[in-house]
Amino acid sequence: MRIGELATRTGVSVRALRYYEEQNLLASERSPSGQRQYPDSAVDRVRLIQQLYAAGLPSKSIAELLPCVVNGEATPELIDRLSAERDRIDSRIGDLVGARDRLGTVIAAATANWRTGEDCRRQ
Amino acid sequence: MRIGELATRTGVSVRALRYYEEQNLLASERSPSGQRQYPDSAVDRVRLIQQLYAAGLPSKSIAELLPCVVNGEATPELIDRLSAERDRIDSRIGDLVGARDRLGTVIAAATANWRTGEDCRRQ
DNA sequence: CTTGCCTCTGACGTTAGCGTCAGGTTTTAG
DNA sequence: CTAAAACCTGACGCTAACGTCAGAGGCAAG
Repeated sequence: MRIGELATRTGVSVRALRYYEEQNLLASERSPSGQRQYPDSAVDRVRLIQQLYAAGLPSKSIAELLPCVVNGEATPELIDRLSAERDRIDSRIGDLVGARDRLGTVIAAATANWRTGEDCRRQ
Repeated sequence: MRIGELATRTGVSVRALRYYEEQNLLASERSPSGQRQYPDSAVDRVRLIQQLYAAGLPSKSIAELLPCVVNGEATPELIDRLSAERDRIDSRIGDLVGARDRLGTVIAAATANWRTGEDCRRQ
């Protein structure tokens, strides 16, 4: 398929797909005229890239880890990198849970105050 | 205290603290000569700001929500905003958990292959 | 008084992940 | 065959949260 179809099928912009290629995250064949050609598997690949981006990994890390994630091509060093990233994600999750709980208690308190008609600034 | 002490006590750079003031996240008194003066409570305030930044909130949202979080100053609209942010954090957590689990399975598989001496690229 | 560290206000630099033209070719629909 | 739609390669723009000078004043110690 060509780049436009891949874009609509993944929900990612054409510009982003070209950017992924620039970052060596996504390869493409070229037609004789120079247009990019992707196999169907590219859809999953793009979704995986998106997932790793969503996890906060920068392009460079994704580029290093993708061969391992996709092909199972793993050296001990790569496994260490993967573990390190997973741990970072874990600690990020911890941060987020903390923030969420904080907001949660604030919301509960504010809602209670509001419902009982108390002065919102008292506390 | 002055800005340098606040910086060392919070682990945040002086530049960042001035930036927070610029974004209306952190107020300061001024000495006659123009130097910033902070109360002890500023330490907690800065930590709270950091926590919200860590949760992925941009300055503008933090500025809107801080009065509510700190003073309990809540209108129904603010409570809605808080809930919306909490929900966004929740969905971010979901993304992160998904990515972490994905890495987890990859790590497990790669480690197994590596221990059994299998060709890492076979799969 | 002066040395040295802290602080001040601009203001430009940086990084990432794209958005958005510009100007030109290619493919497709009628 | 032609016009519209899709694609190409640069290349500049943008936002956020600061980093990093530059140039100048402020403050405690000897």
